[in-house]
Parts: sequence; structure tokens; C-alpha cells
Amino acid sequence: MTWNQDRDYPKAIIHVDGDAFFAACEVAKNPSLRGKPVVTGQDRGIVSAASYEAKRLGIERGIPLRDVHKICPEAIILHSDYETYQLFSRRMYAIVRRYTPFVEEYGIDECFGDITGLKGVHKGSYEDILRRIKQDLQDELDITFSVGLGPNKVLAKLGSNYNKPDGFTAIAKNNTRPYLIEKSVRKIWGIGPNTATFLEMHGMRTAYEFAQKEKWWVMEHVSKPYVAIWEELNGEHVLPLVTDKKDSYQSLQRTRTFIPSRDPLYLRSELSKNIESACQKARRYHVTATGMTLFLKSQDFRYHQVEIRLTKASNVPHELIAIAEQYFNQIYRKGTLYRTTGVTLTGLRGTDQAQLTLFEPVEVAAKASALYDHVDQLSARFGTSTIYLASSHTAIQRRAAAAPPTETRMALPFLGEVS
DNA sequence: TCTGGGGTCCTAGGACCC
DNA sequence: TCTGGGGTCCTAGGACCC
Repeated sequence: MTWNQDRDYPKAIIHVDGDAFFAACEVAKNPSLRGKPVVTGQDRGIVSAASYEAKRLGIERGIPLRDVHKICPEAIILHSDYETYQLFSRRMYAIVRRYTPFVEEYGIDECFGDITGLKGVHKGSYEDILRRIKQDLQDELDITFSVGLGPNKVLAKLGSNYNKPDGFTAIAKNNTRPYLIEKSVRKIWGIGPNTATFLEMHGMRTAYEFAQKEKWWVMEHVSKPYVAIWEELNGEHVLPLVTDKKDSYQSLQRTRTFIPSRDPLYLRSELSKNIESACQKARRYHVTATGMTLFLKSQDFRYHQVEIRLTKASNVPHELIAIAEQYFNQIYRKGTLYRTTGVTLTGLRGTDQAQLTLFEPVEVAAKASALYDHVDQLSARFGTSTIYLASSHTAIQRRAAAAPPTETRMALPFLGEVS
């Protein structure tokens, strides 16, 4: 067989997925936890990740933490430590990149890679290459991974999901049937509850039944992303890997859920705090917003939102807070209990493209900018709540009261920073 | 699993223009 | 004043992901 005529893998796409990643990182960082039911997410109030020991005892993702000890008294509940998870994540990407430069960093615990045409370089089949990657990951990170190989992303992802944890599944282009036939249409990557219900209504319960559907029907009844999924289930390669590093945002959001409140002053301070932290992120990325959406979420999960077009691009909190104040009453209903506030900055532009209005004195803008440079520096050194606007005060205080006790960070000598 | 926080992309429909 | 046909741009909202 020549290099160009691989019928099983005309494209060789891999997907690598950490098993119970957050919990596994905690165990890798503190080996005395190994073999124990470990749960993370104390900061969120629900289970973010559960080790397989915990899962075996009946603990699932998403259940309220107050129920965890009822189900499993010996469970160990930990706060999320995203910095550590990020370190493990970067190490994971770096290991995969030793085998191919074409890596898509899809999530903190997973990535895609394209190893097409690299059999010669690595002296082995695609399966061999993937086994070596998996082994390196497990040896070096002390975490198990489930991996999939396929002719495209959808099938690679289906593979990594097929057999968890510690799974290895290769799905060749001409042998998809056994994998699709037992896969619920509901579990296909990219098909959510709405589309799944729609497909089921038309008699398709499994991925196989969907893949078998005639193309004209698919084209006529579902939108573009689902046509792409259908094509990939049929072995075509249509979804590209996004290998360039993310360096820009379309929008940027900050939200926060709290003990339900109907107090407008408190709600405004939460909104204010969200705006401050969204602006901080905007400045970090050197972007400025031309639009802002504010929302309140009521206790029954209804959104009340208002979209504001800014007359001048801004990432300066006191300006945006002043504007938000004017719109607050459009979304607030007296007496309603709210559980979440949020702000989305939209229409992001690079700071260099930002324009001052004709009438704003240049010095004012320069002063604001210099001031917030200092704020950002102080926040970086001493934490994000070091300096904040008075309008955020109530929210900051309540958040501090609810914050977890600070723990000492463990040193991670074997985890060098990877660039 | 009654529900955290942060994103992206797609489509339909309206506004506006020739 | 009414009527066609066709294009582009923008926005709201839906759906999905981790």
C-alpha cells in the first residue's frame, strides 16, 4: 500500500481525553489520595469531577455537594485548583506535540491531533503512534487517558469516548458500523438535546440510523453543523482542526450566581463587580468593547437582558458601570428573586483601533488608562479583590464571606512550565 | 443531574440600497 | 404611488460545547 492510498485512514485524526481530569490532577499532585473517592468542585457547590472510585460509589458529575456525603461518607471533597489543571493541560498538549505539530487544544482536558502521513516518521502504524502518545501521557503525568483514532474529528471523539477510562479505540473509515450502531444519537458530539429529539421524532435513535439517512433528507432538514456531523459519521473529513492559538475574543463574559436576592442595591453591586472583572480581562487582552449586554437571571431561570450599544469603545469600568446604572431598571422587576447577574462585552476591538470621541479631552482618557494600568498591576500582585470600585463593595464583601479557606499550594517540581 | 461559568457558530429576518 | 428582483449588512436568538 502506498502512502497515498490508506483506505482505513485517508486522514488520521486522534482525540485524547483525560479521565476524570480534575480529580486525576488532584491525585497526581497528592498521591496519598490514590484509590480514594475524590471529588472536586467545593467552590461551585456541585460535583465538577469525580474520580472513578467515587463514580463507582454512585457519585456523578453535577450532583449537589451536600448530597455527596449522604451517598458516600468517605468521599474527599476538594476545591478546584485551576492553576494546577492548567499546568497538567499544557503538559498534555506538549506531549502530543512531540508527535505532531497539528494539535487543536479543544478543552482543558482534551485535544485533537492530526497524524496523517506520519507513519514513516514514527516508524509504526497510526495505532502504534497513538499507543505511544497515550503511554507517554500516562507515564509523565500520572493520569490515565482515553484516546480515539479515526478518519475525522467526530469519529476520533467517538473513539475516545467509546471505552472509558483508560480506553483505546481506533475506528477505521470502512469499519464504523459496530461503533455507530450502539451509539445513541443523543451522545454524538455536536448533537444536543434539541436536535437529538428532532432526529428521534424522525425515527433515528442511533448514530448508525442517522448516518444511513439519505443525504437529501439531511440537507433539507438540519442546518450546516449537523450536515458536517453526518458527513463525518460517514467517514468524510470535513471539520478542520483549529491549530492556531487563541489570541482574540469575539465577546467576553462575566457572570456570578449567588444566594437569591431581590435587593436592587445588592444586584447592582454584583453587576458592578462583574463589569469590573470583565473590563480587567478586556484590558489583559488589549481589547475594548463597543457593546455591552447586561442580564439578570431570575430564580426560575428566566433571563432579562438589555443590549447597549456604546457610543464610545471602552474597557474602563467606571464608565461602563455608569451606563449600566441607566439601564438597570429596564431589566429589574421589583419583588422578583434573582440568582445570577452577568455582563457580556461585545463588539471587541483591539485597543489600538479604539477611537476617542471628538469631544473627550485626550488627557482624561490617558489618565483613566494609566490608573487602570496600576490597578491591573496591583491585582496581579495581590489578588483581584485588592482594589475595586465602591459600587462593587457589597458584592465583594459577600463573596469574601463565602470564599473557601485558602490552602497552601503544593509545589509541583516535576511540572516545568511549557511554552 | 432541575441548572456553574465561559465561550462559539449558525440562521432567519429586518433594514437599506440599487 | 405602487411594484419587482436582488444584494449586503446587522442583529437577535437558538443550539451546542467544555
